[in-house]
Amino acid sequence: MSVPRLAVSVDLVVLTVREQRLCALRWRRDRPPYEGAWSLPGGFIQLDEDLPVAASRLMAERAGLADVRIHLEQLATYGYPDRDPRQRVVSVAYLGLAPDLPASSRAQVLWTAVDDLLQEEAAFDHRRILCDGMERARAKLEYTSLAAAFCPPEFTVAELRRVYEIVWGTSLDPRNFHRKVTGADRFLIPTDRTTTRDGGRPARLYRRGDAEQLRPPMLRPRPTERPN
Amino acid sequence: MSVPRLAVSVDLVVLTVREQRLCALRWRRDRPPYEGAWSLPGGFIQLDEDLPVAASRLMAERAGLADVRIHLEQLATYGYPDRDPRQRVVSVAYLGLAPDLPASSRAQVLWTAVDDLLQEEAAFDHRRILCDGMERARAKLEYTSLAAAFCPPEFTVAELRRVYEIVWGTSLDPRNFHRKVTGADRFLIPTDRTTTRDGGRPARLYRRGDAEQLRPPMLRPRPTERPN
DNA sequence: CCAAAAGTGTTCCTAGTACACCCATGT
DNA sequence: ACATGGGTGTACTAGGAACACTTTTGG
Repeated sequence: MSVPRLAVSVDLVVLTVREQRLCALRWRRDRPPYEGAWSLPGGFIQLDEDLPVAASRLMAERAGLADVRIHLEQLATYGYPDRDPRQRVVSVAYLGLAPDLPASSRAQVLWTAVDDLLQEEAAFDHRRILCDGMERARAKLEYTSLAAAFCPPEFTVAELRRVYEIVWGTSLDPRNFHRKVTGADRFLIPTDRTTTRDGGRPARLYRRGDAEQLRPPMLRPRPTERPN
Repeated sequence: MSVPRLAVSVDLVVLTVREQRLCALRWRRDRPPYEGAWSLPGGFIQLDEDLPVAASRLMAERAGLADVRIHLEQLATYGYPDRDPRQRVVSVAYLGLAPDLPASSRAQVLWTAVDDLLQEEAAFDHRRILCDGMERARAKLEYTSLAAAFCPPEFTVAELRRVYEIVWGTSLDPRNFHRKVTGADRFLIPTDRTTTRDGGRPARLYRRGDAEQLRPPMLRPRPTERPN
């Protein structure tokens, strides 16, 4: 029995928060198929390369984010036969969460607000992959300390709260949020510095702690189920 | 630039609860590599086949579970270069949750308690995949209604509780558990039948409701963090 | 009658929600 | 002085934990 062989790619959903919006890295397609549409940055894996290694390499080569500490995790694998019109490609998607970084050095990739991106035509099934990545990020904010991956090394509680509010599209009570995150064990490490970059009374700066889980979880306000 | 092509397989972590233990389907390897070790049932995908379709096909062909309603979801993808000594294989693992079924018709596959399986030598990285599948199942019991996937069509609250206890390896208060699951919206649909198969006072039989999420979640008792 | 398991009531306590209020800075 | 955002206190409430107690069967 012969074993079919096919191309395996890695596609990257890279999210950040900038200018009060949730943004993703888009790749500008300048040749068919889907010329003019956007796609996710990605590429084919090499024969001697592990999947996370390929994701890191492509993060540098295609997303222009070399030497940057970014949270990277596997998202899901997409493989229905016609997803690429040229050939059968199975794609392993990775999710990356980044702080607000300068735009990439490559002209072909740029940060775009996901709301805008979803209005435009997407190449392949990349709209679906982007949506899955956003949903994963939203869900993980609830029960992990991943929100800090969107922040610079030192940040205030209010900046962290804005991450939650923007990613979830909700508003949170600043006072209860403050109590919750400063009370969570090993989530935030206080520094002795403060900042007034957001105006008002100086806010204490924190660094990310080593807790991975957030227990009890941060509850995302649900759209109240139809009361009827 | 040439695109490397490689073999893509689907491996199945199929879990059930039988005889008070968490069991998985094992494949008995009767030829190298890893002759004598166990592996997960699986096989290569076809060129014209979507991933979930391949998983269903292999569930029938290799796991011997055709025509059975089983919850199937994608688990993760494993692809480091030397995981199969014969050739480079990227494997997409699927997680299946089944009620207590008769043993497969194939002699090569059989249910084995996961505790025993983890004592034996595993082929490839299948021990790791099995562990990832168990962890996914444990986590999903917390916030979804998936536990019912381990039960027959009609079941009692105590049977459902035993699923939680066996999968989590903890014990739960029967009274609080009863209130929690019968109170959860659309989780359980009461029938008008009862059973005494577990002894004692007759227990009402329930069918699975259409709720997917369990809110608020069922809390898994955590090993109390070292009190030091 | 007794054992066993189902199911209910009640008490206590943790933690989420809402919001009044005070604090420390820039202008 | 006052606007702005940082941070604390507090009352209310939902829901988890623990467990006494009643119910309904089989033996």
